[in-house]
Amino acid sequence: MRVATWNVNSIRQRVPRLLPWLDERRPDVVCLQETKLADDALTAVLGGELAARGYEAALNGEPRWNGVAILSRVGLADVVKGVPGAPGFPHEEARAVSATCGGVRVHSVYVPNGRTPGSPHYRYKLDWLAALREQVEQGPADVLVCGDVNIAPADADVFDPDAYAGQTHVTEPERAALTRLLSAGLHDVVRERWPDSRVFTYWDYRAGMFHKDLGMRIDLVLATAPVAARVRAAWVDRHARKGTGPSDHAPVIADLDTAPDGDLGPVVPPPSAPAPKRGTTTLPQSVSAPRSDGPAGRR
DNA sequence: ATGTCAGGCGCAGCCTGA
Repeated sequence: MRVATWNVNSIRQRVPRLLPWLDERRPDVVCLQETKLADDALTAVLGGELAARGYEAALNGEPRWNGVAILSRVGLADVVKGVPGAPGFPHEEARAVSATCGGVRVHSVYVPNGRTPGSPHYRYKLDWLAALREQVEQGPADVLVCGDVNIAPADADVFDPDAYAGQTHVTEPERAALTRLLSAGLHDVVRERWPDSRVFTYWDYRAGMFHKDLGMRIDLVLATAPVAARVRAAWVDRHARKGTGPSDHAPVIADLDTAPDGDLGPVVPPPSAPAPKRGTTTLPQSVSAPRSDGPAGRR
């Protein structure tokens, strides 16, 4: 199962980039942020194109700002808009949607920016993250939290820590709030796979920041342990940030092995359980041989 | 060095947000 997250910075503007990207990368589940469209408008713009590609969509949008979505072609059950108990500013904003896709509870989140440390919006950001943590703690064992967290987890996730000194995204309280979210049992699957690499997901449009690779890593794929154990690849699709009319964020992609209980396909015997040889009567101890047909494996 | 985008309003160019 291929899962991706992408802050598209207006889905209306990004249609010419999003559709070819879906066709090229063929993700099974896509978490989108900053769609900036009400749900009916998004359906009008993109509904047919998504359906033609086999995607169902869970939407939580609003007309001007914010807006999140989950696209899935491995099922989309129990859709919940927002994070229960999360604060608004002052009214609830369209910053989260969750659904069960292919046996995993998937959250697409757009964490508040925070604007300026100490501002009401900054307090809002911290409180919103606390509500998200509580939600994850109550959730099932198999969870993915994907999205734009608007926090660089560590100095290594910023091209130059000094460039952002005193600004949001790098302050200690924000990082502590993210650490508390992770302490709900979430793994940062890209950083765990690339512990020493320069990995960014966002580059400011201005001043050739992308060309100079002066960015930040603020878009994360976070997985609970059973899901993290299935990760076979996790990477940033920098190609999608290049060329004409890109978002200022690149997608993050994670490939998962089939779940051990076979939610998405046939059960494959583990290597430690060799197939019984024809003509023998050897059976696993826990399996009882049928009595009426004689020894198993013989015809 | 405040450099680029996007939405809204409303039809030019300013305001807000990131």
